Amino acid sequence: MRVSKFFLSTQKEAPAEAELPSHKLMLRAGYIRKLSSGLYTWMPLGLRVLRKVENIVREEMDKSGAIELLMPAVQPAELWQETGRWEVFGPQMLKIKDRHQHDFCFGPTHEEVITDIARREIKSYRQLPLNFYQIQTKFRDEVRPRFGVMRAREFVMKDAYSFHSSFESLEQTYQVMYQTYSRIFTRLGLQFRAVAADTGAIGGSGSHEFHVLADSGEDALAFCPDSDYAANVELAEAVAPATPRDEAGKPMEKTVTPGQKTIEEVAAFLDVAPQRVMKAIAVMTNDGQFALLMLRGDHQLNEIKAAKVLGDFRFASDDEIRQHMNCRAGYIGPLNTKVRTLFDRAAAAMSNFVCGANDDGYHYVGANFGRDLHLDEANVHDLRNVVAGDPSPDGKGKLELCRGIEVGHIFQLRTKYSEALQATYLDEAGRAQVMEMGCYGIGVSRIVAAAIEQNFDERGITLPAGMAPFAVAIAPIGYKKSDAVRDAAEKLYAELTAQGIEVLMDDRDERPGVMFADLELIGIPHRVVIGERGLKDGMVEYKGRKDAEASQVPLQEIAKFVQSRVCA
RNA sequence: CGGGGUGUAGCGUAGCCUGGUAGCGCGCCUGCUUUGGGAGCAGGAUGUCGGGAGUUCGAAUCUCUCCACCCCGACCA
Repeated sequence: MRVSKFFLSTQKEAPAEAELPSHKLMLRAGYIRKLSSGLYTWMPLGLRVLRKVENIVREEMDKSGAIELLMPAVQPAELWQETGRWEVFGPQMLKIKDRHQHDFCFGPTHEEVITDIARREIKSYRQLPLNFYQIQTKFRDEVRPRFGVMRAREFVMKDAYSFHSSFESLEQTYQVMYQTYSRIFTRLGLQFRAVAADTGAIGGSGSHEFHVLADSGEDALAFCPDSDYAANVELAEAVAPATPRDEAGKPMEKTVTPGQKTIEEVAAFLDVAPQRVMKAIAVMTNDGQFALLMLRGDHQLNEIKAAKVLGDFRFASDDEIRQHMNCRAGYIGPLNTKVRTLFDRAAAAMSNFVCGANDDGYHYVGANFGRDLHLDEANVHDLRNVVAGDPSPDGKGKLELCRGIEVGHIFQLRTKYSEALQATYLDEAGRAQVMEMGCYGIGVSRIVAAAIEQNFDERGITLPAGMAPFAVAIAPIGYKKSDAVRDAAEKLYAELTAQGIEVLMDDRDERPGVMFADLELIGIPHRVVIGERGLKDGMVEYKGRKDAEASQVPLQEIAKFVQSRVCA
C-alpha cells in the first residue's frame, strides 16, 4: 500500500476527552473516530488491525471445531419474552419498534437466537455436540461508555454457543475453548491471565474470564504465584483466619468518640490500628429487610459475595439506619441489637475490638465474642474482597493482586436457556432431553484497545506483529527529487509485496521527521529508511519499532534482511 | 441513575471573574525556498463562541433553560 493511495489521518494532539493511553493513541493515529458517545468509526488503518484480530480468532475457532454462522443483529421481542430476559435485561438493551409497532431489540447477546436455531434444527443426540460461533456487532446501552472502544456501546464480539447431550460433553468443549482462548491471546502476543469468575447475570456454573494485564484495567485479579490459582477479586475466596481468637482481655468499656465517624477517624482517635476496629455496613434487602454486615476495619465489602447470602440489596439510607438502630451511621455496632447481623470470617475472628455502641458519639473498646456478644456460626460468611498477602484458597501460598482488562469469558450455561426455550433432542432411547449449553465470548474490538494499552511508548503504538496494521514501512527521503532513492524504494516495495508482506510505502515526499513520527505513531513493526546519503555507500537503514538503534544494511541484502525479520 | 466538570475554527487552547474589535499554536490552501527527526518566509481560508430564551444601548462573557460530551461510583466482552 502506498500512503498516497491510502488514508492516514494522524494528529499531533489527542482530543481532550481521551484519558487512557490506548484511547489517545487510537485517536491520534487515526485508528478510530468518534461519532457519538460509545459509537466509533473504524478508520481504514484501525480496521486493518481489527481484521487482524478477527482473523486470528476465526482461524483458532475453526481449528477448535467450532462452526461459523451469522445471526441477525436485530431480534424480535418474543424470543426474549420466552426466556424472561426482555424485562430482566433492563435498560442496557436497546429496544426498538418496527413500522408495525412490533418490539425488537438490537442484540446485546445471542443466547435466545442461537437456542431458537438449536431447537428447530437439532433433532438427535447423533448431531451433538455442536459449537456455533459468529463475529458480529453487538449493542449494549452502557450506563457509562468510556475509554474509546474499550467500553463502547457498539462493539465487535466473537460469541460462540455449544450444545451437548451430556454435562461431560459440555465440560470437554469448555476445556477445548479454554485452550483455544489461551492460544488466541498467545498468538496475538498479549500478556494475559485466565481467572475463575463470577457467572453474573447470564447464569450457569463454571466460568473463566481472560484478562489482558494492564494497570488501567477495570477488574482486580487475585492470583497465587506459587500455584495456578487465579480468580477475579469479585469471586476470590477470603479464607477464614487460621489462628484462633485471642483471649478476651480487659472488660469492655463504652468510650466517648465525639464526631469520629469513619474507621480511620475512630482508629486514630483511640490510637488503635484500623484492623482492630469493626466496621458495620447497613443494607436493605430486596424484600425490605434491614441487615448489618460486619467487617474488619481495613477490609472492603464484596457486594457480590454479600448478595449471594442476602439476595439483591442496596445500602440503607440515613433515615433507615436511624429507624432501625436509633443512631447515626458511624456509631453502628453488633451489640445489643435484634437486627439481622452477618459477620465476615475475618470480623468473626476479632478479639478485644472497637465497634460502634449504637449510641451517637460512643464506641465500645475491648469487645469480645462470647463474653460480650453471642456469635452464631451460621451468620459467618465470606463477605470481603481479598487483599494482597491473604492466604491462597488452595493453601499453597499467598495471594497477589493485579489489574486486568476482560477480553474473553467462557461459561457453562447448562440448561438455563435450553429449558426456557425447550431446546430438546431425542436420546438413544427416543426420549426428549434438554440440551446442555456453553457460551464463549471474546471482545474483538476491545482487544485492539487492550493490546495498545499493553504496547505503546512515548512515540506511539508498538503493537505485536500479529496485530500491526502493516508489517513494514518504507520511508524514502527525497522520493520525488532523487531517482536513486525512488528506484531503490520502488524496487524494495515490489519485492516485499511480491513475498506477500504487507508494506506501507511512504511516497508522500514528506520531510523525514514527519514520516518517522507518523510511522512510529501508527505502530508499524519494521521500518526501512532509504536516502541518498546511505545509497552513496550502497547502504539503507533498518529499524525495528522497539529497537533503540537503527542498523545499516547493504541495499542488495535489505529485502532478505527484512523478510527474515518479518518472519521471525 | 446520583455526584463533579466542560462546551470558543479540523485538533489543542486564551478570552468569561470585571459585558464593548474573537485571539494564539498545530493542521489546511497558494507561492518560493528547504529535505536524515513533526521546516522557513510571504500570502490566504475556516467561528451561527453547543441550542433557545432573558437582562442590557450592547452578551463568548451575566441569568434561566434545554442539549451534548467528559470524569468519579453500582453493570459487562
